[in-house]
Amino acid sequence: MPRTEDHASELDAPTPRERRQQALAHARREHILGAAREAFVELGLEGASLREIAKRAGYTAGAIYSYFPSKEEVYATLLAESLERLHARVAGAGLPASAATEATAADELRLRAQAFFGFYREQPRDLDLGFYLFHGMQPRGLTPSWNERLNGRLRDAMRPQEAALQGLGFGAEEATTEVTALFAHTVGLLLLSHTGRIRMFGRASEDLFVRYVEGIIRRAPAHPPTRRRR
Amino acid sequence: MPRTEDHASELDAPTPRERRQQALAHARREHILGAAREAFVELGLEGASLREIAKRAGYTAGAIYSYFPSKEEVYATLLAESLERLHARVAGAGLPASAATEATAADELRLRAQAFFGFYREQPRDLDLGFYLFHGMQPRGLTPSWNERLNGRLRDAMRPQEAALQGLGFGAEEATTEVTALFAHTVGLLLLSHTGRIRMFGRASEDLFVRYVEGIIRRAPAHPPTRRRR
Amino acid sequence: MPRTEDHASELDAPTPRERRQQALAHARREHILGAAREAFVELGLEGASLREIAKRAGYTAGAIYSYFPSKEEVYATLLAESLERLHARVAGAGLPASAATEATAADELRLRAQAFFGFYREQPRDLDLGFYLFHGMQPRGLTPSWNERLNGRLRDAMRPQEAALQGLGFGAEEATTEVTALFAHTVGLLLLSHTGRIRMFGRASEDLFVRYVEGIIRRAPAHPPTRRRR
Amino acid sequence: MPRTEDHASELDAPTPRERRQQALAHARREHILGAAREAFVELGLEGASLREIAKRAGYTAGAIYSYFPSKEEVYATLLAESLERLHARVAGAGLPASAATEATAADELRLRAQAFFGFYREQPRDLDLGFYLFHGMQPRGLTPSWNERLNGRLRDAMRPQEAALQGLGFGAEEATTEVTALFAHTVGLLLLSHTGRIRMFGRASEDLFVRYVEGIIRRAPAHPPTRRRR
DNA sequence: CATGAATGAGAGTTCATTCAT
DNA sequence: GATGAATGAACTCTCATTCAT
Repeated sequence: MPRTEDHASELDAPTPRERRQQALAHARREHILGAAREAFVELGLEGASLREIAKRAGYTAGAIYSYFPSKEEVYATLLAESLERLHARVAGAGLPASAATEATAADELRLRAQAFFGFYREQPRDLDLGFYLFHGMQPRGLTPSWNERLNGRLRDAMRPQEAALQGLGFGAEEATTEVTALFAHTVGLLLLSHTGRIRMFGRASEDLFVRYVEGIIRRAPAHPPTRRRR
Repeated sequence: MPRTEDHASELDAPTPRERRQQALAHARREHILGAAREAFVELGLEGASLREIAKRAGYTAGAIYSYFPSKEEVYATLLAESLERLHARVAGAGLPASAATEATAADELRLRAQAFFGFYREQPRDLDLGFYLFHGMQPRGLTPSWNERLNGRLRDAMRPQEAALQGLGFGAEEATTEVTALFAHTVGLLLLSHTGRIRMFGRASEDLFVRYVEGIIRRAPAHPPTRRRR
Repeated sequence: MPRTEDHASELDAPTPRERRQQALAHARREHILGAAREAFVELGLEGASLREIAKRAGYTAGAIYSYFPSKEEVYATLLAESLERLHARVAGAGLPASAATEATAADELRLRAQAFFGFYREQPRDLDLGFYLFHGMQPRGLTPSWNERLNGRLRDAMRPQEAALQGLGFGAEEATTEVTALFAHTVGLLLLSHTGRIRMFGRASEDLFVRYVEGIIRRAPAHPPTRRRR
Repeated sequence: MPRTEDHASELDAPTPRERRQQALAHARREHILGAAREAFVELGLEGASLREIAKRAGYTAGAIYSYFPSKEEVYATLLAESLERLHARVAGAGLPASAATEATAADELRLRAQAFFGFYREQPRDLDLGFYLFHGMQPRGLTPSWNERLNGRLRDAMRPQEAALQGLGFGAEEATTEVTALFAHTVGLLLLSHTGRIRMFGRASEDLFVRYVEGIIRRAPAHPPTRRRR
């Protein structure tokens, strides 16, 4: 009965007051996510306890549960957000829609693949989160629905590359095979680079990445006029 | 400081009694490592507590500390051992030393690379250990000297492939670049496969691996005359 | 201290406005109690958290504190109400006031005692509340004045039976003794029944209860001529 | 391999050393149980946390888990022990096995029933524990096997009374009915007495108990020569 | 009057590690 | 060398309660 007829029901458009509160709540949630990201990156999978996250966010442990139902949800949300950003970056990396020749198909692939690679090269924190998805998440909680959703987001981030491969003349099946290999190569290089193990070999991951992509283009059925981009 | 014959110093040659004791101690250490491996394989990285390891070894938890200074050291030792086995497998995978033609250089690469890839495909727990080295170990204990030693073992396991690449006509620098890329590709595929994410793409890691290796051979300066081995 | 007409003190007669507000406040209190009863019935003593109660009442947890100073008070109020209902049921269970013979005295006892027993048999959650009073409440809050009040309500619910016993010819002292024993027997049977332990013996609590009441009637100084009711 | 042939295997009789250690471990377990009993009685069902128990026993919380696998097990053990003592007391309360007349059957019942009643009158802590069985245990953990075992122990403690009732001429079925009623009456009186509610009526539980038992004897098919025990 | 944010204490449980014996 | 006891810190999560708005 707290609601009288003077006030709008919950189905109505939100009042300014409600909107302000929602915005604040959202900001606090984001703040917590930021702290969680920090904690996670600095302390790793197991070191980032709820208490640690809370402390960094300036909260007590219990307060987190007003924003997330469990620790797993914090991580899942973090990861989903990261993949969203990845996807946005790859999606926004294409050529202008004007002309589409064979040469541009090659550039398409270059741009998209670089966007993916660059995203993680530049933001190693997101790579850590990504590996959490790849590696650590299976045994623990994380409902199958979350898993599916996250997988989907990741797959989406590879679709532009797949399209570019078809633009280069690869058949549908071949393009999928090629994009899978590209994904594996990218992940492998990122891992080597991020953990510093690549130093064992004295090579730079960026160079190897470019080399791999150019190799694909060279192998493409419709090989573009030889002038590789400088 | 009086020195009686009963208490030999560490600098002396070991007495038979000491040697026997050392041998026994070593055997017990191995026994514990076996139990740890077992526990680790069955329960994974997080499930394999010191208590669990001790129980499987027929000891109490405290006893482990007579052989290893910490749990981390148990893992590190396990990992070193794993890399040793990897190295042995790759080293033993070559062709008989009799004839060395161009064709055999290609087979050399195939066999060595497959040995590496197969080792981890067949023993996923060793891959977990490997990722523990690559990824999770940084913040925790594990002294730099351990790190260096483990890195060295891993590098060694790639040398036979590097030699095979030179056998295929790659120059020294090129061979190193190529082996680094091969390593990244292998790791990426193993990761994709081990975590089941490769299912997103509907491809098999083995096929992609073969495809990648054949691609190297095709690109080799001294491309072998004979068609690809069946 | 100046007293303006705008701020009536609590000692004044309530204005119509105040009366309306009090009535509303009382209604809201009742609403909360209803939600608490519901929560308690569905989830039991420990499952019914303040949050749960508040949610069912359409409030947030904090709002409850406008109506009750603590969770204990909610329970105590619930219990007082339960005893009120118990009392009402027993009080309303008598024969019509027209004729009063010996036979009717027996039926009086039967009806009243059954009313008491039936109340708790049918509403096991009220029994839980009762045990909360009897057993668990001592250490916690619940002031002595509450205790006294609740005791009084319970005692009242036994008075009609006591009167019936006197109607059966028991002296005042004897009637009190008998009603105490009846109370104990009833409580014992309810406990056995409610917890399912009576299954150990393979008997039904209702049968035993009837048996006990009939035993009293048979022992009554003025034993009724008519045979036991079927 | 820690065992050499010189030493006895685990299947052999325990060495003095082992026996001493077992005895000490048992003593510590008992010590913890004592602390638990105390905590439980003073703080009630919910107040007696593991930490509280540990503190009273002079331990840290974790140490308890060397002796009991869970908190529920502590309580279950406590309860089992209590019922064991109850059973022992009732079992040992009979007449000497020499002569068995009708009169002795009545005394048998008196002694056994009193033993049961007295056990709980004198040790209210055990009554609390008993109510825990009766009341609080259902919803929570406590495996069915524990439940069964505890129920069995309780049932056993009533069997001597049941036998005495048969000795008084009650048929098997009647004796079970009668013993169930006796159990309920006893429990009801103990509850009234323990919680002090019996004061409401101004009666003493002992008197009421004797009264009830004598009532049974008077109703017995083979009623003994009227001389009730003083 | 009611909300929503936050606290802080506490729950049971696990575990690597230490140490006297 | 090994045991068994114990520590102590950490874990996630729950809840009654407070209070500014």
